[in-house]
Amino acid sequence: MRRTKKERQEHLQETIQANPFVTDEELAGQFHVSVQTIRLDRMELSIPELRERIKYVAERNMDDEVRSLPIEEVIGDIIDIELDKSAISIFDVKKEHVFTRNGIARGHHLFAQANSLAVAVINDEMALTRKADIQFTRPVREGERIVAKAKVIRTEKLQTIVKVSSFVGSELVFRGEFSMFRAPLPDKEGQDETGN
Amino acid sequence: MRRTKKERQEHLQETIQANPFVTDEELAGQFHVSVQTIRLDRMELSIPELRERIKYVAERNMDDEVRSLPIEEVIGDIIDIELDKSAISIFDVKKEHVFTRNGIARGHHLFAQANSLAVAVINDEMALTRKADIQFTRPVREGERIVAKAKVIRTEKLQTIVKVSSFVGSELVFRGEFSMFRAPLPDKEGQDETGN
DNA sequence: CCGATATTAGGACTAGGTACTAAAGTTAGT
DNA sequence: ACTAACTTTAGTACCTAGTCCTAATATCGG
Repeated sequence: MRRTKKERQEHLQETIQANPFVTDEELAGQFHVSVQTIRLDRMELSIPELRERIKYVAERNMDDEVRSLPIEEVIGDIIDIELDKSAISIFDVKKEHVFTRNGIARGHHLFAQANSLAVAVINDEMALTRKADIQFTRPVREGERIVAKAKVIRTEKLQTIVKVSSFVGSELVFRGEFSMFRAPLPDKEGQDETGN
Repeated sequence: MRRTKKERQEHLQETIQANPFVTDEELAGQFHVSVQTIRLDRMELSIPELRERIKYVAERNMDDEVRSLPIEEVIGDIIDIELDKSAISIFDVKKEHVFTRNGIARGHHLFAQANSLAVAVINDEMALTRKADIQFTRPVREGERIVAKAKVIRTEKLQTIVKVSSFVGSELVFRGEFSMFRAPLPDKEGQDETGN
């Protein structure tokens, strides 16, 4: 049996923190006091009622949802390109590209920039990534500008090897070797009669 | 003025989707119908009441909180996770994920799903991708659902190897081995003195 | 015009509260 | 031991955002 009011209130705070979905009635049961006592406690601790708590949690979630998805169509701006030879793009790391926890850019954005560039440099109707071997050599932070440089290493029948190096200033932050599948014309062997 | 019931219900669905925090009364005002009509509509469309909707959103958020890294930064929906062991996520390929040219999903989306999953599965404050070795084994098309399965292979001091395999149905479409750098967050002299 | 469908109105009830008053129970101080 | 202060419990009225149900109108198509 919990004894003092203070102890109970501390415990209450923790309990609600851990599980905001608990009703006063449930809490009253747990602490062997009346619901009124729980309510007084909540007031003294300025803990809002169940519905407000839930709403608060939900609202935080909604904020995040808005900025969760987008990897834009074109990742980075291509500033120079010589088809089947080389290409350069830049990409500015903004708030939406980094982990909120530590401000470090999420890897897939660096990958996306590099991969997009590898696709763009190929002078064919179709270019698909088959394989990639990549390394993140230094974390990139919000506000930094990444310059990606792609270089076509060699081309075989249906395959092209592209190397991409990304820099922030003079520092290498990412390096990747992409094996791209290329095809002159989309010979649609698959039916599209489904409409989509 | 909206005319048919059907139109109104479609609009209703979208409205609630966009903002789950709206009450029947507000909706009735917006659509120039009575609250009862809104309630009938909700029933026909099996849209739960405001509080249930909020709760649902909040619960999704709580699930996230349990994990070390916030889920909103994950590409795809995590449907199962066992920290430091394995995780599964799904990702539906939509129009915005494919090349308009050929309807094939852009590689970086598959990468993003897999990489996110590799990050999520790691039970530490910080997880960064250091290296990845990936293969795209089959093109993925619009409308297909990708199921990514991550498996933690081994953990060393500061490094964890995660293998991710992505499937459409039973077909392997992507495979990757991620070398993740992990670390407990650089200190945070947290002040939780919320006494006021 | 009739019948079906759609809309509106109203009442009874619910959960999970707030706000308030009032009565007890408990504890401390002298 | 006795009073004052604090703490807990009880009970009432009221609130929101609904559910569930019945019944009365409106509107539309054949």
